[in-house]
Amino acid sequence: MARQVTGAARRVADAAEVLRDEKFNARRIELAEAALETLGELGFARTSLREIAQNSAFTHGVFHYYFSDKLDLICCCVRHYKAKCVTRYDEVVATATSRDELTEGFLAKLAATLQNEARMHRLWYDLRSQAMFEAAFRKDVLEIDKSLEAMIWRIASRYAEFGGKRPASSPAALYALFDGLFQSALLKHLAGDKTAIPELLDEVRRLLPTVC
Amino acid sequence: MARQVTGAARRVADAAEVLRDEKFNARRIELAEAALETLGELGFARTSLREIAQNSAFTHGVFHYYFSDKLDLICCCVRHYKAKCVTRYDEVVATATSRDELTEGFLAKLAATLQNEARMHRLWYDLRSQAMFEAAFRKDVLEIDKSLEAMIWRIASRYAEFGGKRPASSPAALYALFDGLFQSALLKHLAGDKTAIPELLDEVRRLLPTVC
DNA sequence: CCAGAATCTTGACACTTGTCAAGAACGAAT
DNA sequence: ATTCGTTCTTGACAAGTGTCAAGATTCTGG
Repeated sequence: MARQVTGAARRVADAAEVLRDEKFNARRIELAEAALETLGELGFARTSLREIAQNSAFTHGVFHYYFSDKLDLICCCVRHYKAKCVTRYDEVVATATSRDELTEGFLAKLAATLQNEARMHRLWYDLRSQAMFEAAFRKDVLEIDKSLEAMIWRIASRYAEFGGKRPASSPAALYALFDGLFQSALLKHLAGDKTAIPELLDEVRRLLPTVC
Repeated sequence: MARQVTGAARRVADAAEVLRDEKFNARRIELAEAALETLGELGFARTSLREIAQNSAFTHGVFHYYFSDKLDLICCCVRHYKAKCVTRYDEVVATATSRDELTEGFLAKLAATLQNEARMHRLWYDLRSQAMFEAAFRKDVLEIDKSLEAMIWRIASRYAEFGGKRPASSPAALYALFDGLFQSALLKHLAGDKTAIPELLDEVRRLLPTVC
């Protein structure tokens, strides 16, 4: 009987702890999201915790309550960013019923991303570069890279499928190609080059039939 | 006569100034080279002028004598880096007498670069990302990117030439592809992945005949 | 309603940063 | 050898950094 009570008490306590953990985690994500704003604006090198706090509704102390240190915060940011990013094109893949539809959907999304989410994406490239110096970032960054590669592969596979074919290159090569093109277009776009986006679209439109 | 003397004096003065300028510039490059050491080790975000000075034979004051500020120094580093980088594969292109020779020369250089100059290359990716935030870097970075694209294009053109063909894609797409692959391999290599280099070589070996 | 835990604020700390200025060391022309 | 301009060293400054801890506030279970 004592054991049962203990068991029940344990269950209640566990449930409470789970709840607390969830709340704690939700807060962490709120904070990470706020941090992403400033990180996207200033980049990793120029972003301090105080700056993050000032551009948000939180005080700088809260960040230390929820994160063990700055790296911990930024790792959380990276992980959270991943979840948003990795499914960006999946709807297009799911709803397209033809090659053309898939192409146009993909291109439209590509243009919109470049136009509206330039800051988040430059942060991604920044952090991926940071991972080359800071080992703490590597695991998450490599994981995200894999997910993005898989995302591109899903698009390419579907595209090839519509033509009754198979993609002509490996997932790694396809991802390298599109990521490289996107990165270059992003830099030009940020530098004020109005032709960056249309040129990227042209290039991708030309490329798709040749690689898939 | 007075005019002649003035003219001669002017010429002498000019010559002296040119000499001083050259010496000044040579010193700047020495300092930039020293700075590149630390930058390659720590990355842009974690590198301070004092750290640079401590890892070199110079005191931190000298850097402020030769550079107006930190950005000026790093811009000079980037420009200097460019000169070294952009001709890396030209000897291979010049001396190869067949497809195979070009392929093997290119792959060997690729592997050696990844192995021995990982630090300089991660710095390049770092600074290219910084250019997405810091306008002061953009001009130089875009220029270097163009030069690298041209370098890849020379390789691909020569390769295609050996086969009596023309490259199948645009310079931009080819550069994006190889740069993307290299970047990914570099990250994996730095993360301790022993298969990164051989996998890159395999991929490139497979890719070359299909794109050129 | 109240005690204790969780959450948050505030201010301080030790340290690092970029920048600058005063003067020392040096080199070359007179 | 002296002088003057160049080059370099040193030390200081203000501003900004991550981190922490003490206390205020809010929430919650009893």
